[in-house]
Amino acid sequence: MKISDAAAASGCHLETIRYYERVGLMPPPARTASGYRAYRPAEVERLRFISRGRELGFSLEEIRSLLRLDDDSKMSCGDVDVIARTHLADIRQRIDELHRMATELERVIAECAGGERGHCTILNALREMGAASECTNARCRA
Amino acid sequence: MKISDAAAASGCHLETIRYYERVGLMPPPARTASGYRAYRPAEVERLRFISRGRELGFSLEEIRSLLRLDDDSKMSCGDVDVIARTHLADIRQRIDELHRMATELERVIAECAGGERGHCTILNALREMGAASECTNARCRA
DNA sequence: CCTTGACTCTGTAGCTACTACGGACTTTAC
DNA sequence: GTAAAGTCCGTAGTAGCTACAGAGTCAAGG
Repeated sequence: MKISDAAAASGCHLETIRYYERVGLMPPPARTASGYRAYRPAEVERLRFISRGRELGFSLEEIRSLLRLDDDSKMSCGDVDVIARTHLADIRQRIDELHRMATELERVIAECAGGERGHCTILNALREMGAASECTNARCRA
Repeated sequence: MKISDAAAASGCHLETIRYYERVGLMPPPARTASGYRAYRPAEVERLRFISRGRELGFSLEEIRSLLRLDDDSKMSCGDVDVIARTHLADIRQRIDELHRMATELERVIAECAGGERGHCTILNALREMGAASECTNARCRA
């Protein structure tokens, strides 16, 4: 199977596959007489594994660990579980952060809609939001 | 005010301030006789503006636009509103995506907890999840 | 006055996960 | 036979910083 077929079958972009090879996530594949990469089913499976991991938001390093655990015959399910739960916690944190942003944005946008013309409340929010303390140090005046 | 004071007052990392200058988000500041950057209050305000924009998840390009609109005396509140609403929509989309990831992860993690020993359902999920169609093309067998 | 330590300067390289190019070669289709 | 499509490799670009190295500057203590 050539690289473009492997790309189609795995859901990975063609250039991404070469990238995964370069960073050691994929082993160097067999080559045809003319030097074209030739992928076997197991390698396409591995690409799909990576692709699904990415869909779940795992980093390449996490996927690297998961692949190692997958290759390992004496299955250490506990380690996999730790990676997955840590990652889930990370995702939840990112969701919380985005929620905070969205809430704050909704607030300033809503205010703007009802605001008087002449001063934009969105820009005001950016100008004044959670204003940190001024530097009162004498040097600051220099 | 020297750069470290400006950093403390604005919430931007010292090296980040230099970076903003390099990419043209901050104008080149005045310099002392010895070449140290000297920030005036208005510039620290601008840094805070950027910092708050980042807290709300705006990209540097979006912030660049907002700064332009802020500098503009004939306030175009409508443009600001468009940027903010577009950004909010983008954040909501990212939240949805992360939610999908979290839900799927929760599912496979929960299955794993109740699964039989000897085969990890998390790894199985990555191996088989939403399996794409095989390449049935004859060339794939080569 | 001199030293010591903290600060700042510039320029460059690193990070994640790709994506896109250029120029050469090979394969495929007509 | 020729043209189009595919593949090769190496390099550079993307966002938004962060982290160095090596040199110069400043303030305080002895």
